[in-house]
Amino acid sequence: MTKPDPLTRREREIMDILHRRGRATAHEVLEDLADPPSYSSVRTFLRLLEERGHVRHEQDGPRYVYAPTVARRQAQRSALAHLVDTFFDGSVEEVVAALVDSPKVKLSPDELDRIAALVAKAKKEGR
Amino acid sequence: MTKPDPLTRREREIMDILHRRGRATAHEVLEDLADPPSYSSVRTFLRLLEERGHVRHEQDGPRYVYAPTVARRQAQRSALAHLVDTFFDGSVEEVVAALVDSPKVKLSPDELDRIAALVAKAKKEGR
DNA sequence: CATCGCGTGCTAAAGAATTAGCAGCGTGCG
DNA sequence: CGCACGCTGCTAATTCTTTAGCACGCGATG
Repeated sequence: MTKPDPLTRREREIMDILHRRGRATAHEVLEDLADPPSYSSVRTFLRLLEERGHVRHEQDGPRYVYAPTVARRQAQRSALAHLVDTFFDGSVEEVVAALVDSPKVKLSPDELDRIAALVAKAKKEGR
Repeated sequence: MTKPDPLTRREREIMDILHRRGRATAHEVLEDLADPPSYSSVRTFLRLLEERGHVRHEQDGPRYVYAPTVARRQAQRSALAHLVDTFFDGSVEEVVAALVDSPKVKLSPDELDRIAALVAKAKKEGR
């Protein structure tokens, strides 16, 4: 296990953007920031995040493209674990309940079918 | 809509604790903090969080008991919305998939049944 | 080939977060 | 009573974030 190395406010914002987009240039990150600082500042953050291992870059022609170092699956899992623990008292069932009757998200019958299939599969596999 | 009023690192930690516990005294918050500062600091945070409307307190005998101002349901929903958007590209289906085959969480057949029932109900209700 | 545009790293100033200390107030108890 | 204890609010110092500026390099273009 690595140490927590907690993220600051801006760092979290930037990491969220990178998770959302998968990969992004400094310019793209800047675009997505709600309350944007200078381009220069964004670059500084990306550099520092990289130094601390949260992010890596690839060179794409003349510029850097940044991406989270943590694999998407893993990031999803730990975010989910934290959410379940913090807001749902550890109950996966309640999370599904909240997802399924959230007024924000509309689920198509198709999607509900696919979700039902996932659950059925999980049961079959004895998890 | 109110403005975001973003939380700092410590503030978020403390809010998470309050969400987890529902309600807590300054001492209890202190206990749960990973890298605890002084008791005095925790009280300061709680006071400031209250001033900004994130938290309210009740007097319980000689001491204050703090709780999030936002209703649990609402907190759950906005946390979920953020998670779905940030890590799952808006796909509820993928969230359920991740929940259901997470290696961390073991789901009993009973729980899976109840989850299946929730999904079925949602479909029936045409959401 | 000079100059301009656009990228990078680094650094230091400004500002915000974080911390702990101090003073006051009420309650219980010897 | 008067002292000790445990709580509160407030304040000021320190530390960490956050910001933008500056210097340099490379490649395209007139």
